[in-house]
Amino acid sequence: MRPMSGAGTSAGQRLAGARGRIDKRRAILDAAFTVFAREGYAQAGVDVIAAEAGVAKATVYNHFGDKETLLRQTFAALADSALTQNLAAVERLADHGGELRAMLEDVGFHLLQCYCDDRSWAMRRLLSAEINQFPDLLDIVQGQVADRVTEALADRLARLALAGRLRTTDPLLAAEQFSALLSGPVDKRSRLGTRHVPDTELRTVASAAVHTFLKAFAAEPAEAT
Amino acid sequence: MRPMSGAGTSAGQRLAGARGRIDKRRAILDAAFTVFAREGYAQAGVDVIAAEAGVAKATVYNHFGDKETLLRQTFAALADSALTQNLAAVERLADHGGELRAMLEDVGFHLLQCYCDDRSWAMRRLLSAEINQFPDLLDIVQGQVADRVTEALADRLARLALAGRLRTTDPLLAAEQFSALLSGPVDKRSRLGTRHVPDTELRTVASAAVHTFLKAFAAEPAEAT
Amino acid sequence: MRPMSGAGTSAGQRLAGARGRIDKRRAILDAAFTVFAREGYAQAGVDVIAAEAGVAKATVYNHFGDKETLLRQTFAALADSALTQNLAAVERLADHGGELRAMLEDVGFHLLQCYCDDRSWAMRRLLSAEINQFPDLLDIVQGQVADRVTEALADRLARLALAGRLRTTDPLLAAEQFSALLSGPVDKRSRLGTRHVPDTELRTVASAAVHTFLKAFAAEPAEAT
Amino acid sequence: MRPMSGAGTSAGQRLAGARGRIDKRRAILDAAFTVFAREGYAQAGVDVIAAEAGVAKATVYNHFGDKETLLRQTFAALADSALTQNLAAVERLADHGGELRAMLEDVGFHLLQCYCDDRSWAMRRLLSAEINQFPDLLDIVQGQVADRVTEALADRLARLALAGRLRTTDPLLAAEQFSALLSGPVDKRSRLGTRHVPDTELRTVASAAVHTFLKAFAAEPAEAT
DNA sequence: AATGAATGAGACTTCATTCAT
DNA sequence: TATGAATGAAGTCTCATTCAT
Repeated sequence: MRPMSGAGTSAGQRLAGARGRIDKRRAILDAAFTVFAREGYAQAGVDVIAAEAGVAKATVYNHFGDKETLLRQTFAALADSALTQNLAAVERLADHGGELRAMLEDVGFHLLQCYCDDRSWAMRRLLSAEINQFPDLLDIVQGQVADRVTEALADRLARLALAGRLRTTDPLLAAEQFSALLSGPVDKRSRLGTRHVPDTELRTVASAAVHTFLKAFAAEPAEAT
Repeated sequence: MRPMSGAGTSAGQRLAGARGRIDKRRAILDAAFTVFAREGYAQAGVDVIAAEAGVAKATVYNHFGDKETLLRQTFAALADSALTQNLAAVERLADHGGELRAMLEDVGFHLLQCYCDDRSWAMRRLLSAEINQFPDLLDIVQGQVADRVTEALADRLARLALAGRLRTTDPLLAAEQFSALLSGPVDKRSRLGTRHVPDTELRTVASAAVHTFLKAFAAEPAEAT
Repeated sequence: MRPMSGAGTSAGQRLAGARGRIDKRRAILDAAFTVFAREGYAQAGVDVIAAEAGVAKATVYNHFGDKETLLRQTFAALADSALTQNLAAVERLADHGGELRAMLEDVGFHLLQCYCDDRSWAMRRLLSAEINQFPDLLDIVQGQVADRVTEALADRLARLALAGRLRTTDPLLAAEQFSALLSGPVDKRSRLGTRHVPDTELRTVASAAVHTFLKAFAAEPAEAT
Repeated sequence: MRPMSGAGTSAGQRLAGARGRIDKRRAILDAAFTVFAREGYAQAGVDVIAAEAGVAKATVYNHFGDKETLLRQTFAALADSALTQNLAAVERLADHGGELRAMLEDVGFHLLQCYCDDRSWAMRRLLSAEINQFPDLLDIVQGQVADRVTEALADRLARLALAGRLRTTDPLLAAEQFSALLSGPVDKRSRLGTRHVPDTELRTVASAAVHTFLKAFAAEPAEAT
């Protein structure tokens, strides 16, 4: 999980001025997540984070003030990126006339990929771990990400229902149950994110989820078979 | 802090001589869970646990050797009690001729009660938090409890299928999806166990889960309405 | 300023029980004063104090909780011993018929010895240094020591006045001025306690002070010559 | 924070080009004294001083090199201003035929005002605090200020003695005792400069000091009454 | 068996100082 | 010249663990 992969860096190295600061900030955030995820908040040493980021310990404090703030900013950054990925997955669900089942399986698969991403698991574990000491983290994660994704999913399901391809009067419930049918079974298989679940297995789970989902919500029996 | 059931201790309880020792051990385990749950493993001080248990810090070490062992023993005791409660809930699912939907809703509701129990949430959060440092805890919780409960549920569903009341060829998948439809929606509602979910809400969730479940798995269309 | 000199220690070493704790407490207090006096409160490291006391750093915290408390307790202990010494000096001023001038010079000399004691200077410097951060220290030093000594001196002067050997209606003022005439001149000579003032010099100062004092307060011109 | 007098700067003030630089230097010195006086040398952060002066931390280092130098320069500037004020007070003691007692009380009062000035107390406290680490500060304060003031006072007393208005063969001793009778009693009353002593109280102290002083040193009994 | 006292290692955080712009 | 950013060293305090009683 080394920071600053890709193209942006080399350019930044040359524009030394303000870029250096930004780059260091990113490096620290990335390192912080790596270490928090690996060792837990309380156990994670700021020394270690600084070393992983390649800066001095005091630099971490110059940027973030204290360890708590660092944790919160780490979550904020994570939530940002997670939201983007999940919404992209949901947006695959558009009624462009294709086969409903295949489309749902595709969306389900991509949502599961988001869900099973290492960073995704790590974030959820960290959230679980620290929710007592930092209840506001839940608002970042659930309010800023999970709820919005569910809402977006409900929107798409509602449009499918309007188009007569699904039958439900409560698209939010449908979205929740769709999510549950996807994530529930992988929870056990992935051992809380400890074991990598291969894509083929994700497709199987998505397929089973869609199978059950369509039995319950398909507009026409033909599609539920 | 309810005492934990289990056969091994009752014998000890009767030996008056060892009584004090056993009591202290129990007190320490209870206190450990309370403090671990409240503050997290790394943050929890052995002083605090000892104080909560009403013993001296050194006594904790006399009994458990070190903090890691104390954590593991705490989990073992918890898992014991959780398994008992969950199995009791599953066993309500017996084909004594009653209405299928009502029976499933009853089981679902009681499973959700187990799932939403404060100690249950605390245990799962603690497990999430420490799975990197103590991977073996997962075996205790998932292997000794979750899997067994799912298996027991699958057993009961299989018997209902054999009796012609459900239609499925993969009772384990059905059990998993039933569980997912139950727990998924409450996950969001309970804010990772931070918010108490009232029984009426649990019944609503159970009912919605059973509704979808029966649409997918009911043997006769009549039962799925 | 090594702690625990003298006879009390060897006995304490053998009565291991509660004496060990007490001895360590004293050792820490002594070391704390040494280091505070040498380096100032803010600059003094608790490590250094612990090392000087021959205990582990954590032991200092076990006994005193934090550095502030350690400072206050140090002052309290110092004030105690300073009070005792000063009162002993004042008590030399008793009307047992001896020559008045000689007696006053004797008291003045012994008061100056207290005043010029290394620890005495160090305490006053430390007090000056920290009065902004710890205003309550002044109450310990001034209220518990200085004021009481002045009062005791005023008492003795009052008795001399009653006996017709001094002439004053305000013994407290007389006491204050007597003290001022003693300490004022040595202040400059001792360079804030940095330079040792030899006893002969103290006697000279005391003599000059008494000379002026008697000119102002002697009952009979004969005694003021 | 009153500006400090002194000849060296006025030249710089007129060179418009260097004006900003000089102003900043002055601002830093003023800020340094404020902060040193409030928090003590060790505790005072260079950040805080810089902020109080309205400059960047590095600017402080550009001007003064390091914190020690800053402290010394601060003392030098202070001593300058203190010397001026004290000498002005002493110069009020001139034999222009007025009543001796009134004149001494006037001088005593003005000396006490210097002595009780906030900055004066702060400087003495700071000196006490740091004399171990910076023994040379004493030379600045005692050598450059206190001794000179005492000498000047001794000079004036000597002239009064020559004029037959006082009786003493050791004017330096008389000056010291005069100072002692003034400052001694206010020391206690001002709580090391922590409490403001009102002018009326200063006049009372001056009056009592002069009363005693004249009893001891008045040339004619008439003036000592 | 239970405890009070002691400790060494390590945690977070601050701060005087320097460097490049 | 003035500054924002970075840092190494150090400081206060905590904690899991051990030892003697």
